[in-house]
Amino acid sequence: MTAAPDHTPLPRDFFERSPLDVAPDLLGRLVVRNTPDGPLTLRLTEVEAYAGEMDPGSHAYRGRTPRNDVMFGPAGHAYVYFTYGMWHCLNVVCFPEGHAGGVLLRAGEITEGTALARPRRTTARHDRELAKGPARLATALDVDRELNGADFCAGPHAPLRLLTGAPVASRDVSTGPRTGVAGEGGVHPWRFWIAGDATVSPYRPHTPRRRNRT
DNA sequence: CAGTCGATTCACT
DNA sequence: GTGAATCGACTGA
Repeated sequence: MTAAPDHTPLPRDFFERSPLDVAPDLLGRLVVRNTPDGPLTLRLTEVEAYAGEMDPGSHAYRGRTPRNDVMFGPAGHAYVYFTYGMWHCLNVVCFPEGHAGGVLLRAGEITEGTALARPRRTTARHDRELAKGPARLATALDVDRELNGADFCAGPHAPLRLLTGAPVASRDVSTGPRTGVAGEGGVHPWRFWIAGDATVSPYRPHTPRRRNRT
């Protein structure tokens, strides 16, 4: 018997900590995405911490720019970026205002609204693949840059929310190197996932892009 | 202002 | 396992 997940919103100060502390604490929490067609709910199973200006793997490593601006703002907001010319990825901003940092939401189990997610994720051959990977997660939840800066801690009708859910005991959390992160930024075991969960994405080391041949 | 490449995914061999 | 897709942010000249 498991208790029903707690739908209380996570308070702002939950996110005003180091992403290294927030990230494992996010596993088992619920992301709610309110769309015009209805809500989707996702139980987080895999995340990665990005520690801002001191972290070579972070977009904030080289200082504040128009793209990473919201990471320097108040905690609990969404940092959405566009990459590889076609995908979006969704993060939660951490640290008090003025200090950049965030947690990349890499994967989860869609527990409500699968009928809304499936047509957006036609390559998924099973529901467990709907949000198995950060760009897949953003696609399934219909997240794009319009939601950059959205407040996860706003009211019940906000487009994005983060609820208490059912946090995972530390013995059920696995850690390892971050996926696809280049150079020194790749060495830290700052990826966290629920051990054995079928919706966690496979690990892939960073692969430098092949240059055009001369 | 041109060159480079990305916190990825998918099709194909 | 390998390579293409696809565009915009960032870098350095």
